[in-house]
Amino acid sequence: MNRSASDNASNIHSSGLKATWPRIRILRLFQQTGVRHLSAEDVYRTLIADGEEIGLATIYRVLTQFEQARLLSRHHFDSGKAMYELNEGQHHDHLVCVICGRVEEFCDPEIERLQHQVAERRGFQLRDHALSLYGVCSDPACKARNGKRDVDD
Amino acid sequence: MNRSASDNASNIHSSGLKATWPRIRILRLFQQTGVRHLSAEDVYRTLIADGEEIGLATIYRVLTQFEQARLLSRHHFDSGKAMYELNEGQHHDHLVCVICGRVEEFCDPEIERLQHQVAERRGFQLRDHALSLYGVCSDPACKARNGKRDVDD
DNA sequence: CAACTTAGTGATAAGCATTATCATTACTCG
DNA sequence: CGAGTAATGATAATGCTTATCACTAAGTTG
Ligand SMILES: [Mn+2]
Ligand SMILES: [Mn+2]
Ligand SMILES: [Zn+2]
Ligand SMILES: [Zn+2]
Repeated sequence: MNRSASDNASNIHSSGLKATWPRIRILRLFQQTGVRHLSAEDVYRTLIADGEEIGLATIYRVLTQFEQARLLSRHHFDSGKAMYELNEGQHHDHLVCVICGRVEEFCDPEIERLQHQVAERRGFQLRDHALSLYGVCSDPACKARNGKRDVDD
Repeated sequence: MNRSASDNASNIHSSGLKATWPRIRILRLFQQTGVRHLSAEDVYRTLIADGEEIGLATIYRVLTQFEQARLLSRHHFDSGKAMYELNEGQHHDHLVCVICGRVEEFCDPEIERLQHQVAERRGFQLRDHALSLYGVCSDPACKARNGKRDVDD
C-alpha cells in the first residue's frame, strides 16, 4: 500500500530516468490510494500543500515522461485539462459526473469487442480509443442539484 | 444540395439569431457537402480563401452560438482543437486516422445500448458520451507511412 | 424608406493550459 | 568525492479560445 522511496526509485530508474526527488514525489502521490485521476495543477497544488518545493514546469515535464514510460496514462475528459492516473495495466473507460466531477471506471469487454469490429470493417488498424460517459452520478447531492425533478417526483 | 441564402437565413432566424452575412456564410460552408468536420481555423481559412472579409473572433462566436442552437455539434478529438460538424439529428461516433487526420463516422446501436446499461448499473443518469477510435485508415499511403511492415510483409 | 434600437462584428487584448528556454542544481558513475 | 550530464524551476513563449469595445448593420417602427 505504502510504496517506499526506493521502490519508486527503481520504477523510475528502469524507465531510463534519473530518480530525482520531484519524480519520486509525483509517482508516490499517484500510488497513494485515494484520488486516482489528477491534472497537472492538482498534482502541483497537492505537493505544494505538502510543503514540497517543486515547479509547475517540472510537473508537466514529468507527467509527460511518465506517460511515455507507461507509468501513468493520460485522458482528456471535457474539462479542457489533461488528467493522469497510475497505469496498472488493465484498460478501462470512464464515467464522469457532470455535477461533482467524480470519475468512475468501467470495463465492458463487449464494447471493446464491438469497437474492434467497427474498426476492422472500415479497414482501420486500431491504435487507441477513448470512451467517456458523462452524466449525473448516484450521489443524492448531485441528483438534487440536477434538474430538481429526479429525486422523488 | 445547394441551400439558398434565404433558407439559411430562416434556420438562423428560428434560433433567435440575426441572419448576418458571416453567419450565413459559415452555415453555408457546413452545408456544402465535402468536408464534414471543421475547426474554427479551418472555417476561417476557407472563408478568407473564398474572398470573404471575416474575423476569427466572429468564427469562434458564431460556432459557439450554432452549437447552442443545435445547428452544429462539437467534438474534441485529440488534436487539441475543437471540431464542428452540421447537426443532422442522428447521433454517431468517430474513427480518426492518426496519420492523415481523416474522420469517418459510424453508429453502432449495440455499443450505444451497452453504454446505457453501464451507466444504469452505476446509477449514472446519462447525459452525453464521447467515443473516438484512433487508428490507421485504409488509405494505402497511410498504411505505408505507418510501420513500414503492414502492407505486404 | 429613413431613423432608431440593439445585436453583431472584428481588431486586439486577455486567459488558460501547456511547452520551450536556459542558467543553476543535483543525480550517477567512476 | 568530482566530473559530466541530465533535471530543475523561473519565466517566456505558444496555441487555442474568450473577452473587450468602438463601430457597423440587421430588423423594426412609423
Ligand atoms: Mn481511470
Ligand atoms: Mn461526425
Ligand atoms: Zn456527482
Ligand atoms: Zn489516413
